[in-house]
Amino acid sequence: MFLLDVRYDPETCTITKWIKDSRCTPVREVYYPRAYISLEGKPDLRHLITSLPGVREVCSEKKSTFLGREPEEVICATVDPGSIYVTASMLEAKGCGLYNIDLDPVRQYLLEHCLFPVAKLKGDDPHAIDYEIPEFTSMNLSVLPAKERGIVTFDDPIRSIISGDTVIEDKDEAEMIGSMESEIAASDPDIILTENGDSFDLPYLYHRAALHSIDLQLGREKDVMLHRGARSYFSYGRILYKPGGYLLSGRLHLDASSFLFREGGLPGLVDLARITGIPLQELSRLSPGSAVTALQVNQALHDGVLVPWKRNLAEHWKTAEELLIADRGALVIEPEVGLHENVFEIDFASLFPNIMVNHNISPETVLCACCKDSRHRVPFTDYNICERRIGLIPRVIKPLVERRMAYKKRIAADPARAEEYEMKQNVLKWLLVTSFGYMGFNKARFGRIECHESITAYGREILLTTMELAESAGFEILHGIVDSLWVKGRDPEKLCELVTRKIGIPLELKGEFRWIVFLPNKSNGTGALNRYYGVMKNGKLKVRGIEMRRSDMPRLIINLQEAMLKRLAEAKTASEFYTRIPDAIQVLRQYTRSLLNNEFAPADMVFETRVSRSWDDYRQFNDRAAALQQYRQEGIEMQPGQIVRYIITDHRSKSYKKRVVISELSDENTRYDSTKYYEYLMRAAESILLPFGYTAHRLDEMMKGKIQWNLCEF
DNA sequence: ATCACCCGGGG
DNA sequence: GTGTACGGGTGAT
Repeated sequence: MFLLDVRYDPETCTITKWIKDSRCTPVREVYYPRAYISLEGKPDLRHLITSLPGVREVCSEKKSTFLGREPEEVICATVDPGSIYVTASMLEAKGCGLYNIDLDPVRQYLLEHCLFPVAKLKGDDPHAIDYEIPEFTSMNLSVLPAKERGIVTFDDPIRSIISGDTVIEDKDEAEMIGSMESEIAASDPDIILTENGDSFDLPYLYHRAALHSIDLQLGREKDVMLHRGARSYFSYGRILYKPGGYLLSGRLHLDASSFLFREGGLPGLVDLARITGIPLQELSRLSPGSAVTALQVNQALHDGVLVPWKRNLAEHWKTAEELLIADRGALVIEPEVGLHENVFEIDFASLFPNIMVNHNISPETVLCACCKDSRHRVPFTDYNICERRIGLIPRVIKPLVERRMAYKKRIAADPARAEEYEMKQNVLKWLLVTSFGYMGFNKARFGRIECHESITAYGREILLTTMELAESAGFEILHGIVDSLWVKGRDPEKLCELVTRKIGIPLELKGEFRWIVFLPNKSNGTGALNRYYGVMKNGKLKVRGIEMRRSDMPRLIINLQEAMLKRLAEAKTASEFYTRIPDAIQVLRQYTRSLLNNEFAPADMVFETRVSRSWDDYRQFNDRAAALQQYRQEGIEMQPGQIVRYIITDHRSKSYKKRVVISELSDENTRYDSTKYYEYLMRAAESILLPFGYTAHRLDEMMKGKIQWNLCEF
């Protein structure tokens, strides 16, 4: 017996717990979330609160209103979620402090009742590492529209529906939908698994059903609801598009294309749902950053710390200019361009999370008021760090690091379940990675820019120390960045041991390269920080930064670089490497010939890129703008963050119809712009061979037979 | 020359 | 409702 899902209906103020036993049944309960109000020395307001809309019960409690602050008397009110924002705004206008206003009622309920998603209802602990993942029954669902070519829209009727092992087709559309519904009702799965179900299959199905006046039900109860509307948002320095989520009642719709599902699968999601308290359907649609925030909020609530309404407006956010100065010391060792033999790569494991834990970095501990003379000072900045208490962030991160390590150990120790543990540790890795960036994010609940700075400062100091240790152990340092070093020398394991002992964070030997090529910056020839390729001792290629690593590049370019590198990778030594260069150039020659003979399939020529704005917001007319206008012509309004696919047909054309063809409209007769693709081929080859004297220009001349082999030297 | 615009990371 | 800042490349103006 376990808790499959929990939902809250703000209209009726009802919690619904879906409990899976031999059957899956809803258990309902009326629940009002709690809000907290600090009067800030205006006791006369107390009576007012009881009379405000939606307020039910009022009492006093002792809570901390800010991280690191002593508990004080505040007012706790249970409030109708329907009127909470109105009430909160009124009190805010009167100068009150408002807390726990926008917490998810489901999470509040679960925390108050010591429950969590996927819990066994008796004797289960959310922090347990060894627990049983229940046997979910699952069904795959996908819908195919009847359209051979061109852009699919919701106006195209359904061709077929695949639900589980059944293919429903060759029937009237309404009948197909009906068959699917009975199929789902009969097998009664706990999970409906789709690929892109949020962005296509489910909205499409509901739309088609509505046309036949069918009130579609995919859940175990009516009430299918939209999790959130589709939206574009800014993340990771770029605009991303997120379709609205389609959530079901009593049944979990999981979209396998969502980030957390891809990275962790069902085991990773279940693990995360248990520790964050976020139900699976919502959780699968969140970013790792949101999951980290959830853990921080849980910890705060557990500690009796209230969560301020609205975002964290810390006293002092640095201007862009100040930030630049603080970051100026970022430690990077410019790589030595060219070919190197027998190189070791050594990396710190989870450097930033370990720094946060080891150095107690948290918004309330960095520059705390209570330990101005603390012995703990942040390098390069002289910020003091609290000596009296361990901060919220380390208390959240430490168990995460330990949990991940425990899973990593089990991968080796328990091969039968290795895959499951791998997925769990992988999700946790993402939480740890984002926990750092979140510190510098000015909308983070518990972020603070000084924490961000402190972490990078410690990082710099650690890498510097490591370099000194390496150099005094006789190593030559070829390249270094953030948490990694590339070195030449003897006995790297011993070095790792030494550094691990001195620093207290594991330094690991990541790999040994037979040879590695650090690539130059194409514009100024200096070492580029993250462009290299090399072959490890086990024969595996490692490539970073060049075209083949980019998701927007056509298959053609990726194939070319893969083929060229495959030739080079046959070399076991540096001197063998040089003899393979002509082979690599021969590959380029073949590609060039095929290209000019129009032998490549349109599918190999497609650029795939995420647009940052809508068609009329582009200030420059480029390939993306042309593609967007073409989509629009076809009746599709692409939103910022959505992905467009196009083939370049006439790069110099000013006409959006001539310049590119969006891939949905391309066919075997599409004529690509061979001049432009030729240019891309030369440049991609240049990316690989530039350190050896082959520029795109020179390669071009070689292809055209203007230069003979013996003239090309380096 | 300068600005616009897109991508990466880890495994 | 939730990652920054930056390096790198290419293309438009």
